Amino acid sequence: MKHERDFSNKVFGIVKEIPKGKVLTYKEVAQRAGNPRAWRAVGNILNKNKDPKIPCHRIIRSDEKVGGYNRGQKQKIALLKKEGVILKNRLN
DNA sequence: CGTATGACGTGCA
DNA sequence: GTGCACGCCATAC
Repeated sequence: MKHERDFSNKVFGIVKEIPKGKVLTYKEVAQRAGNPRAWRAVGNILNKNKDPKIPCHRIIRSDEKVGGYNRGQKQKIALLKKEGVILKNRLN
């Protein structure tokens, strides 16, 4: 079989399935991807693979912090805020 | 192939 | 409650 990069591939699929108004933590995504210890890689993959088809802005930290975003943390906060997601970094 | 990085997490002071 | 340091995995160079 080819090197399908199961991890990144799975991560993208999971993130794409995230419904509006719902957010997952990096750790949650990593666990669903099959590697609960790879939350580090999750952020890394999304960072280098900024795909507009992927609502990566719905991925937040376990501390309920907004985390980061390729287009700017501010943009990420705005999107989540519009979806009704509470962020610890920013009060709604 | 080996080293360094990074959108993190948890522990401890 | 806040801040600092270490550990962790996958990817990029």
